[in-house]
Amino acid sequence: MTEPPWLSERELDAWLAYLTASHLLERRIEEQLKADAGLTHPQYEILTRLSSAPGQRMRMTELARLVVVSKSGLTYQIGQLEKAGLVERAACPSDERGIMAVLTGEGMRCLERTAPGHLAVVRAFLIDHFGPDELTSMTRIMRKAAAAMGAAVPPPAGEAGPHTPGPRT
Amino acid sequence: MTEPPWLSERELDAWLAYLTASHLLERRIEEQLKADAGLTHPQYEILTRLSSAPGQRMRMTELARLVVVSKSGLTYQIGQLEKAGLVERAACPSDERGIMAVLTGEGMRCLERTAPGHLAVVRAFLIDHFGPDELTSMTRIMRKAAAAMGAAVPPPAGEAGPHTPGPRT
DNA sequence: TACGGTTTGTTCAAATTTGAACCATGCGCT
DNA sequence: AGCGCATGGTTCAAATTTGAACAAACCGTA
Repeated sequence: MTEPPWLSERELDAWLAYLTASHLLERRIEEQLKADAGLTHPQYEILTRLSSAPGQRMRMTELARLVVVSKSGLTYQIGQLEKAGLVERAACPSDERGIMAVLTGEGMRCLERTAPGHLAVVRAFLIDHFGPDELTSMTRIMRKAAAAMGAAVPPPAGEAGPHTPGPRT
Repeated sequence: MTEPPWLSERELDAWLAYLTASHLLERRIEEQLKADAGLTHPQYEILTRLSSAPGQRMRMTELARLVVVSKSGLTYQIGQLEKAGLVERAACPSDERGIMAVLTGEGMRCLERTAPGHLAVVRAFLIDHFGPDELTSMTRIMRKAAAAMGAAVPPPAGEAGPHTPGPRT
């Protein structure tokens, strides 16, 4: 850390631009999801994470880590999604304490119906502003940043490392 | 829009990396501010915006736009900050309806005391992962994105365009 | 097998956020 | 001046989020 603890003007500009854009994007996303599917963004994130998990199911704690939400927060949202019929709770075979959150058929259909509109927003307001190289840079940078903050983010593709027990296979 | 409405795998990777990193960063920031200053991130943002406004004061609505928070949300937070003695409300000279949120001396000192720790987090977990060119790209991209979403973001320096009626004069 | 330390998920209270409803004031036009 | 509509802030109820406290189940070791 030879850098000063504060930020240069260029860095501050970058940070402020990021901050504003991310807030605005979150708003747009929230608005679109609410209008088109009656979902909140956290709920949508839960559904997508489940949809790409083996068996469309995942342990509560692991899911909370992926979505970056508190345990109690996830308990609440899974309750909501259960009421909506998009998710079910199932016992965990290997661990008596564990609960699996399982995406229902209806949940999957809801996701298929909702994803295009959602991704269109993400594309229009964020992704389309990146050139190809910039997109690559950003992916790499954000992965590094996430890793530095202790994310459960599997590396790009092939790689050794401590590697998570991940749902490979 | 010749692009498909959905995202390619590369784009999706970028989006997921961004999403995870931004969530984690928000967490870290919230944690640091709470521990070191008893502030939430929105509160800190309000203080900084006020500190760099002429007269350390700003109209409620304008402030809400900058911080990207609802009007009622701002009313609430200004109330909290007022209780803490960091902000005061003052009448608006030019508009009888208007309220100016004003940063107090104590508020300014709180900010000076808190900023280094906060910016250190921003630097360590986000900014330091960018190279110089990448930082520039990101600033440009995020400004474009924010503008596309209707931000109150003044362009880099001199520039014409439709230009906001801004608080000039 | 019994014991201590972990991990899991839920419950609970408290804080925060949002949008709708609501007055009060400003502003353009007649 | 008088009207009609847009703006500025607050109030209110409802939804969401978090951390702390808890009970149950796991695990390694004696």
